[in-house]
Amino acid sequence: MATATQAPRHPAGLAQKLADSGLRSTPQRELVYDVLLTKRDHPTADEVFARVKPELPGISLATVYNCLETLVQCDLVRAVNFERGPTRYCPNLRPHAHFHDEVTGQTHDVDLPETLFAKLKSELPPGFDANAVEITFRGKAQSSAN
Amino acid sequence: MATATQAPRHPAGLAQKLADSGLRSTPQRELVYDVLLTKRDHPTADEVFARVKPELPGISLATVYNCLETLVQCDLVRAVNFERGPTRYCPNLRPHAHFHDEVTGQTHDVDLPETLFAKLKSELPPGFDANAVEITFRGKAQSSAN
DNA sequence: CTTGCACCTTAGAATCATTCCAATTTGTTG
DNA sequence: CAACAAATTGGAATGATTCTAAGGTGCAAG
Ligand SMILES: [Mn+2]
Ligand SMILES: [Mn+2]
Ligand SMILES: [Zn+2]
Ligand SMILES: [Zn+2]
Repeated sequence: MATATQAPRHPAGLAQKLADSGLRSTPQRELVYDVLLTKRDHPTADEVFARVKPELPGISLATVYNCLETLVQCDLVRAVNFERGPTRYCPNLRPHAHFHDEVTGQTHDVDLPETLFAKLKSELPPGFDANAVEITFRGKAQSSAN
Repeated sequence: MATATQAPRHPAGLAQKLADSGLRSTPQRELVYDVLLTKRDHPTADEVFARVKPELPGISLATVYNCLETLVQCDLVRAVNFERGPTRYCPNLRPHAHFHDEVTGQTHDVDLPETLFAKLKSELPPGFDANAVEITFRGKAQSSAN
């Protein structure tokens, strides 16, 4: 056995998806994506920057914004915006809702049955054709996990 | 018959709700609220400012922000935030969802059965207690109304 | 009535997140 | 290697919102 540098958490999907869009896989893009997969707490660009900096001290905030934008473009990550304030990033691609804990400020993923999303779309009045639905809950969560 | 100045669209609810919070009813607050009720297209603070200026030339943008904040505090208006960008304001207090037309950029209110909101909350895993749910659709709407 | 205040409004400065720019750096191709 | 395109970088520029300090306003005592 040889090359076992650090084990990337992204099974090559990244390089592939990037290539599909005619983009290159770079250390910055890999690290940013890796950071999102490692701690899925919906960090802001600044937070991603802070987590990435130690690994790649030369990286700039502008690049973090660029990488995040690229990942969103490639459908590897979703940008999340409830309540004015910095955009947050989510690598969970399953259809899911977000629960915003008003006490801790934390954002949790909540899986919902796909049928519910379908049901919601079916409730739209005629003439409205939705290709996406976003659901955000606000409230308090029992301090069980995360 | 006498006083028929311009017919306020807000049946006194405003002055009352403000008073309930120990706040005063002012020309600025009344106008801002009136503007929101008159054209319910989810305007931004800047847009509200533009609509209010002709009626009250001396009003400042800061005051518009202040008034909007006050109305939100009093539960007379809701602040809406999908997609990073200026906050929008909605005077529709019924539980409803928002449909964001990706072509025109317009935001439409979509009434949904209250039972659906309940159903959504009931789908939350144990430990999560939501006091609000926000639903946003994205897609294309037939250019029928608005 | 006057004064005392608490509440409000206002203009402009300050913040904060994000975008833009121009100058390198890197990677790939011929 | 040379040429060129793609990517990164630091700093300037933007845009929305918030903050500050300095007046107004209107009612409650005296
Ligand atoms: Mn951010
Ligand atoms: Mn605004
Ligand atoms: Zn998520
Ligand atoms: Zn609305």
